[in-house]
Parts: sequence; structure tokens; C-alpha cells
Amino acid sequence: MARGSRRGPYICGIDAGLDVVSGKWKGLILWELDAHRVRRFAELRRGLPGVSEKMLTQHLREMEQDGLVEREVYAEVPPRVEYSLTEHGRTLNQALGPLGAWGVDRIRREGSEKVDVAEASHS
Amino acid sequence: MARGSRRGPYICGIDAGLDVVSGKWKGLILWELDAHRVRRFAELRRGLPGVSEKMLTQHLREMEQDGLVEREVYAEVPPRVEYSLTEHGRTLNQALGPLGAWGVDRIRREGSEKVDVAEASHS
DNA sequence: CTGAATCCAAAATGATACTG
DNA sequence: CAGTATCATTTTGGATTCAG
Repeated sequence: MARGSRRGPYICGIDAGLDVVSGKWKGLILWELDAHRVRRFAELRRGLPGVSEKMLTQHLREMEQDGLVEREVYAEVPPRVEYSLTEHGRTLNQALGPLGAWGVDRIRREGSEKVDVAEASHS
Repeated sequence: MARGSRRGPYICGIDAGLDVVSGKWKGLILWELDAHRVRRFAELRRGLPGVSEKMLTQHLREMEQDGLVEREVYAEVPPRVEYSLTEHGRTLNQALGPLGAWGVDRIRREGSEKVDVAEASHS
């Protein structure tokens, strides 16, 4: 994770919550998986412009460890691996809803960046 | 900021929201300022066990830049500087409420860490 | 296609000493 | 008290290469 990774002992819930979404692409991964329910590795890669394979894999592994993401491997050739949110991951995403709305608001307020403004939650 | 700092263009609001709280101690700073309304530098320092002066100053400056925190300097001796949340900072804190609750839940669920479990929001 | 492994660069954080 | 400055360390992220 990012933030120098505290990984507890946490002083407050916000600290604990932020810890599991620390990482350059985790918010986006959550967003993508919430939007599409299930995504293959390459699809996620396309959904996160600029992410490297290494980081995508690493983040997915961490999120799996944290019980947010489920990884399903199909014994096919060529290989197919599908990622989706666990129930735990879905509740996290809902908990992030207000923050997402706040973020959209902030972007608008300063008008310095444009965003593909769908709603803060599209599930 | 942390996370390799994206600083937009953001793909979604969550991304934008997370960006302003990226930094090892920002969640705690928000928490502290929300709990006490106003805190002096040394008080914040004591509230964030392990933070270095450098990081505290740096984070406070960034949060000030982001319009979350207000800094008031009193021309006294010894010096006194008080920090508090701006209206913008307070709305952010509210948006983080659900995440905080989720975090408390997570801590309890895995029971691996103990936390001074006040409520997720004490404002 | 979905990675793992390795090496490297950049960013964040920490420690310490010093100042008005 | 509330910082600033500097240097060292730790973490993160990116690029590239290789493999089942």
C-alpha cells in the first residue's frame, strides 16, 4: 500500500478505511469492478489508462488479501482470469460513495480538471 | 501528496476524493480537527503518535492548499498557531463518515487490531 | 492472455540539528 | 512554540524481460 502503510494499530476508522484503498489505482479498480461487476485482467488494464501490469497485479493481490476482491481462474487456453468485488468490497464501495460525490463536487468547484462525470455511484 | 500523486485528470470522484487525503497522517489530522474544532501545532503532534514535525507541517500545508484546513497565526510570544477545518474540510469529513464506519467494522471483524473505538463520527 | 521476476527511478517518510 | 533545512531511509511505482 501507499502512505507508508500504517497497517494498524489504527487510531480511528477513517485511518483503517483509508489504509485499504491506499495505492495509486485502488480507487479506480474499485470503481471499475463496481461498474462492470466482473472484469478480466486485460479489461481492467484498459480501464486504468497508464497502469503497468506490475502495479495492477500487485494492487489486485493486496485487495484480494484484504478480502475486497475475488479472483477466479479458468483453466483455459488462452488463460482467463476474472476479478470481481466480494460482498466486503461492495460495502466498501458504498462507504466510498459520499467521498466520490465530494470529489466530483471538488472537481467542479475548481473547474481545473474535467472528469467523465457519471454519478458518484453507478451500481 | 502520496500515492505517486495523480492530481488529476481524474477518472472518477473517488479518485479525486482519495487524492486529497493521501498522506500517512491526513485522515488522523482530519479526525483530530473534527473532534476538537481547533488545535495548536503541539496538540496535533501529541494526537498523532509518531508523526514527525516535518510531516505534520507538510501535511498541514498541503491541506491548507487544498482548502481543507485553516491556519491562524497569533503574533505572540511564545508563538501560537491554531489549525481548524474550513467548511470545505468539514464536508469532506462528513463524506468520510461512512468510510470511517466501514473501517471500524473491518477492525472489529478481523479483531487483529484494537482501536479507541469512539464512533465513526464524533462531530 | 496473465502474469512473475528483476532492476531502476521517483516519491514519501523519518531523523536530526538549527532558528526566530 | 512552531517551525525550517538537510540528509538518510523506506516505499512505491515504472520499464523491461521472460514464462506457462
